[in-house]
Amino acid sequence: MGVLADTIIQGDCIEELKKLPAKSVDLVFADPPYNLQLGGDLLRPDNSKVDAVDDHWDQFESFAAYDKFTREWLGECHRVLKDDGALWVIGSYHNIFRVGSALQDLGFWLLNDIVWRKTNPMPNFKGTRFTNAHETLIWAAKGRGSRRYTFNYDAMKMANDDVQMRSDWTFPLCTGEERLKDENGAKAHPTQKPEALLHRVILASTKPGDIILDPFFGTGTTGAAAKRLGRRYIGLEQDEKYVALARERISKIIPIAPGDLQVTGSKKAEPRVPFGQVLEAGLLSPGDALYCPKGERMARVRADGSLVVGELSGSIHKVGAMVQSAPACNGWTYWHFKSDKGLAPIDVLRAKIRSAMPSA
Amino acid sequence: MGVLADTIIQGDCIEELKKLPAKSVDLVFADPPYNLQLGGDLLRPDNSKVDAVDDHWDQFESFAAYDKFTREWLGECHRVLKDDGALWVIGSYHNIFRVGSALQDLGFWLLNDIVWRKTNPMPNFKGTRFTNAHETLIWAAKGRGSRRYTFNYDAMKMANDDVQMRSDWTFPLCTGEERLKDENGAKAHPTQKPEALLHRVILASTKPGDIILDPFFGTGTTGAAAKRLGRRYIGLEQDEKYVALARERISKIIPIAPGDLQVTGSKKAEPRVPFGQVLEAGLLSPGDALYCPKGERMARVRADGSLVVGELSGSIHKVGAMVQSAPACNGWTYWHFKSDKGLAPIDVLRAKIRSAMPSA
DNA sequence: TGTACTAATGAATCTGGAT
DNA sequence: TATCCAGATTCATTAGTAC
Repeated sequence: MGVLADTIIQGDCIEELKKLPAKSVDLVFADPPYNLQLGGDLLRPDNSKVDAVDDHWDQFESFAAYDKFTREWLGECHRVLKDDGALWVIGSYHNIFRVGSALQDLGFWLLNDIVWRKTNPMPNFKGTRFTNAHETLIWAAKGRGSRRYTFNYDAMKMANDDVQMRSDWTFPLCTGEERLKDENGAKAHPTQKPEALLHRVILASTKPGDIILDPFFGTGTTGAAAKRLGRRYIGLEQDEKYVALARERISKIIPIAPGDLQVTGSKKAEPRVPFGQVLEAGLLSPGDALYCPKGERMARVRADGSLVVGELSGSIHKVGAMVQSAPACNGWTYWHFKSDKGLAPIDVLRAKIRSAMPSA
Repeated sequence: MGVLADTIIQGDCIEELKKLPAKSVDLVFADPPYNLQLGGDLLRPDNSKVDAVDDHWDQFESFAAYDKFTREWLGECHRVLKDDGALWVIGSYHNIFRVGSALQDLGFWLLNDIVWRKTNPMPNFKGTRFTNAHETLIWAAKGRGSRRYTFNYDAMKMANDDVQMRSDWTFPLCTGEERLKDENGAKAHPTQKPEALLHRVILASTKPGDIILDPFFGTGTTGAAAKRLGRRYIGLEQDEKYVALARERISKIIPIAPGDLQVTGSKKAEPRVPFGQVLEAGLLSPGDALYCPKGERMARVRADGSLVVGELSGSIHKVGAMVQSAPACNGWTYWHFKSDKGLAPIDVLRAKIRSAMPSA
């Protein structure tokens, strides 16, 4: 094989990459610095301070400096990959466009971009943008000609209730028990990824026994998932504290018996449909009238999905409660629209939208 | 205004962009071609075919050509945008990384990347990759300093059942009735976007009357949504067949009545009421006592609208922050007065004054 | 032992108008 | 352009504490 596996190498990512033999690893998974360009402190509405990622390793002088760094480590990864190997990188809008362009320029062949939808992202506290609720992964083969990359299509389909796995994946953040803590009980690493994410990546794109290289190993999520799934790993990490934490963490992992690589089925909840989507879908229009069940009260719909009754305005639920002087109200069943057959609850419009939604 | 609106200009995108005056449009929405390495043939942006597609140099050359094209039209959009303007681009993994990098290099300031999750994507027929079930939009302000881009935060929150709108949006593809057909009943345009997507983009990031420029107008989805929502549009399109289709399509759109265009406004936009005005209106008197939410702390009101607590004095906000040792405080919600029904925030007094004000 | 409430927190490019 | 300051702003989840 020529390359030692199941090891963590402490040192500079690019220097250590250069020491690895060419065409020796099956998969690269990389979680590089995102080059966040943060302003000052950020306070929550309760005045508590957000614990920002302000580590020195995330600071770059310019896009040019970040690009140079990116092309260096990606270039070495290209060299180190077997011809039928592949690579994953995760990032956010701050860096993923630089990374994606670099991959294309270096001859990698993009297979998919994957969206990790976070179930519990941090909100946008100041109300200035959309909640940044996802990160992006890029999956790329070594080159255009390399059609022989590994993709366990059936395992993915099986894991997704027998329909093809899509390019949007939904996982919670890494919190609670899973999140490694330091001696003070604070998070040990600022950007630890959930093992479930790595589980899916590895299950999708490697075979048992494959060698997975992670050049930004951190506290070793890639190694933990690899060992659990019967794959081998090589981790590069600069910070000796993280190396020690990763070693201890991975030592406790008990690999799954080869026959037991079972995947938890995804629970289907009824997808939430905001009322605004009924307007966006054109099932109602701004200015349309809605009525209470008996038809005597009327409200008018606005373009953002709010209702107006006289001086009152707000969500379908809030306005429904107010006109009845009730503490609460289910607007979906209270408000009715005029159809051919008389008044019908707007809930039937929601049902229409749901019937067109993906099962995942 | 200096720029003609509600028009479609037939011609080359970049040439026609150059004719538009600087700082004249509020928003750009662009759906540029991503005919990059699709299928067997590799096409340059000018539709000339790249010969030796396996040749790495040619591959690079095609990226370079695409980048050049991208930077040209984006550069012109930057010039044409008002300083408080913003831009949206939609793309897939084939081109979005090139576009995102170009935006950053040209000085645009990225605000969000948005994922359009398709409810009904085309499956991956060969089972070789994940179902490509999303496209990516980038939302960017003209520059880092330009904080005054339009974001109708409250309207978005309202449209999403009173929780912040996230960066992942779910819409079906444009099919059925909405999809324009040619004389043979085939789809008239290969990549027609759903109007619901444009509805959300426009509602989120423009005001009524704003001018929206779409340099790749196609069959005019941007114009249709803009007209419906009481915004103005400028469309650039090379293909006269598309121009004709778009004109006919948009002519049939009935704009929403201006009164129905109003959406939930932000509190920031409400008229400022100095606390002293509450005293001038006689709703409180000098010497009255105000209390913190739980009632244990007390402050006294002075005739000029300042508060006094022991040795401390200052504005309602400053004193509120000081007594809590907090970095900041909204005095309107922190301080309470004694009413018949117990403690009530002084914000209700502000509301009384606002409701008596002329509706501007 | 359960239930109810409070506190903490996560890769975040996070205010804006007047002077 | 820099400074000042009014005042607007959060969702899902876990862990801990009180009753």
